[in-house]
Amino acid sequence: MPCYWLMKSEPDTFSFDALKAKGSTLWDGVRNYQARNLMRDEMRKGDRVLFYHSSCAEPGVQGLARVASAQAVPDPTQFDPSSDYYDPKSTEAAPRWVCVEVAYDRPFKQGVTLARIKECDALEGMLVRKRGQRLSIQPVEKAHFDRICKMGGLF
DNA sequence: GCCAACGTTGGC
DNA sequence: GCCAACGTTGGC
Repeated sequence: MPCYWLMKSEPDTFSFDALKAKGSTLWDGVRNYQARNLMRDEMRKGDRVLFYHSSCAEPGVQGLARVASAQAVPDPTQFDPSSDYYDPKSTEAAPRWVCVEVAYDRPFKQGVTLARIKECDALEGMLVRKRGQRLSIQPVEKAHFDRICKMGGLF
């Protein structure tokens, strides 16, 4: 039974096209405990992901991805002093931050903008609609996932 | 660039 | 353990 997620990325940093080009990527750099716990405790290989562009001219879901790792692994950037995500309080023996692998799945025929998400009554309750909701990895209900896919021209 | 909302830090 | 101060996110 797959679970459904929305994962935010700033397109200037890592866009959906970048994921397409790369095929898959370690979702590193997450430094929020709630998001970390979701990756560590809840995300499973095969889970479906809405890939969302944030902090850009037109925020919205670009397409689909999947969780590709069986379990979360230590985030290598936490050990790298030259990384923006370096965490001096983390050790290899007791890593504080973990991440999952995320693989490209398929693009939407058309992106589903946040504006449309907010307009759609069937999507009421989606976390991403909530003002001030900063969680970068959000659980999504199956019905909401399916609806977003349909709005994006899939299935 | 503004600023609301939220998470984290640290003094007490 | 409280909470004020601070930093960050992210829509607009």
